[in-house]
Amino acid sequence: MNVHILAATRRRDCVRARPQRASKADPQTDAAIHDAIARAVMDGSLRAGTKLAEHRLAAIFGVSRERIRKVLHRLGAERRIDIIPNRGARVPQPTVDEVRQIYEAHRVLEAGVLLALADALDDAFLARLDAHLAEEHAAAARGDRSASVKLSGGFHLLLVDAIGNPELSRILRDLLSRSSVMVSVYEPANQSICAVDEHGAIVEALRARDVGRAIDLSGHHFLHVEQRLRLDYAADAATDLEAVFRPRLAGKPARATASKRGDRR
Amino acid sequence: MNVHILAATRRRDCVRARPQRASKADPQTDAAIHDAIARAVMDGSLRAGTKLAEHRLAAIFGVSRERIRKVLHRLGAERRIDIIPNRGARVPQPTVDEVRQIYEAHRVLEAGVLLALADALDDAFLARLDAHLAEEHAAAARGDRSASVKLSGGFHLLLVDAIGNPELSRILRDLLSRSSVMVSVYEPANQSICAVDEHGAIVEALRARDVGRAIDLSGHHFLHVEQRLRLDYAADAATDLEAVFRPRLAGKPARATASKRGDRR
DNA sequence: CGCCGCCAAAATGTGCACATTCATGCCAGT
DNA sequence: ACTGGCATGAATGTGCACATTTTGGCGGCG
Repeated sequence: MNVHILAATRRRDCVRARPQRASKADPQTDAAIHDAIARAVMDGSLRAGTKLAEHRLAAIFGVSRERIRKVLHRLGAERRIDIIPNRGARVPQPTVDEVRQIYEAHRVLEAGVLLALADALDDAFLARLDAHLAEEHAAAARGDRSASVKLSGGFHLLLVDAIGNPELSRILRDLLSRSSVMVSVYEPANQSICAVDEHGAIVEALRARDVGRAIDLSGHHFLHVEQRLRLDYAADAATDLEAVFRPRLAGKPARATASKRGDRR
Repeated sequence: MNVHILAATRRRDCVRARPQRASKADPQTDAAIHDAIARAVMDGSLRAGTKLAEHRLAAIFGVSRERIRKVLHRLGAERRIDIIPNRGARVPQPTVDEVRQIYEAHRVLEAGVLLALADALDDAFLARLDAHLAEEHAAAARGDRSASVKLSGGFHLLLVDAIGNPELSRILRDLLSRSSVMVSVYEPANQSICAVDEHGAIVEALRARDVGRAIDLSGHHFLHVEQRLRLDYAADAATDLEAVFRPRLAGKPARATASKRGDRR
């Protein structure tokens, strides 16, 4: 376990930390640190399960430990990292089931959004959707996975933003940002997270003012993602076996093999 | 302004603080303090705009200031109180528009919930809804407003919990708890926040497996609430005028009269 | 007479040092 | 040789003291 933690930590140091920038006397505002860590967690630069030690981060960012502490606790309150009392913070290691719940939640709520969207539909908005689809296509065409993931999320944000309710936008934005974490864990690298065509079909349904179909399509869209997650999980179970038994060798024996990730919170 | 704050603060002291309990050597766990403040904010014991001074709360709860500080920042992250850097924490003073947004969000999202609920509908669940309606009726009959508000929120929680997605439940629970704050500010005391009959109509639609009607009813239900809020606002505008000009007398001139509450965040 | 700028008090923010808790490795006992 | 308890060390949690910012009041100046 020692080895595992050290390896992961060292990886973090070189992937995200940019210590030289941090050690410049730049005061590094709270928000900047918050965003840096949140982004690193979300885009997968930090491996799931990585420990986020306070003094180490403090050294990396060149600020006091209390500062990091505050940020870490805030991230914990936002459910972006896991904090265990007296045991510190870790990059969350979502269960397949948790991931599924996030996607299901998104699916359920987006149905409501689409229903409400019926009133806000106008040509200008449809044109914006078309433009977005074009961008998605372009990114997919040149194989830019990072852009694809981002744009793919942006599509759903575009939908909810059209309602013009900041509160609503914030809720779905949170949901989306949390599901982004999981993409990096469970999604195979060669698949785009949302099929562009499925987005296109939703737009067509909206253009035809057929909200019912749009909802159906959106639902199936999310179900596809969920389903693919489960398949992927089964596919690389062999690889995962190693992760299953690693904790048992070093730490206290895990409570049960089957619940290896289920008893975190 | 001084007078206003002092009055509000004094009121807080006697309404919620229970200083004698706090000064008992009871260590008062973080969660307990968090809940105490959150509840006080939510149920209206604390007047909107009341300042939550750290050292004062520390004295009241009999803990160190840092403890309060942590809790306050957490409450701020949860959007349950407003925190302005270097200016401390205050009980939020929601704009009518913000309240409307919360209700609109709830309305939009609950439509999705009802759609998803179609799959989870069984007789046991309908029976539970009936039982809940009976409770609501009972509370309304004996004029127990506090119980009514609580049960009324519980109805919507019952709906979302039926889907069995904890993540979804958490999101709507948050939304509901935030709208509870506003009830105390804008709702007249003699009206129940959710008409029991409207809840009953939704249940009937569900029983008939007519999800479309249930969504319609739910939508109108929330629209009623929103509408009533606006009427109430217009009704006591005279009282509010005083609040409009008070900040200008004491503090820096407000940026604009119309945005008196809109520029808080 | 009114306005601008300064001063002091109070409240928040921050860093430091100490207390507490948890994990790991060692040693003794069976 | 293995299990159990114990000690040590590292990491987190907490309180205290100081720095910074804001606010309300006051005096001088235009």
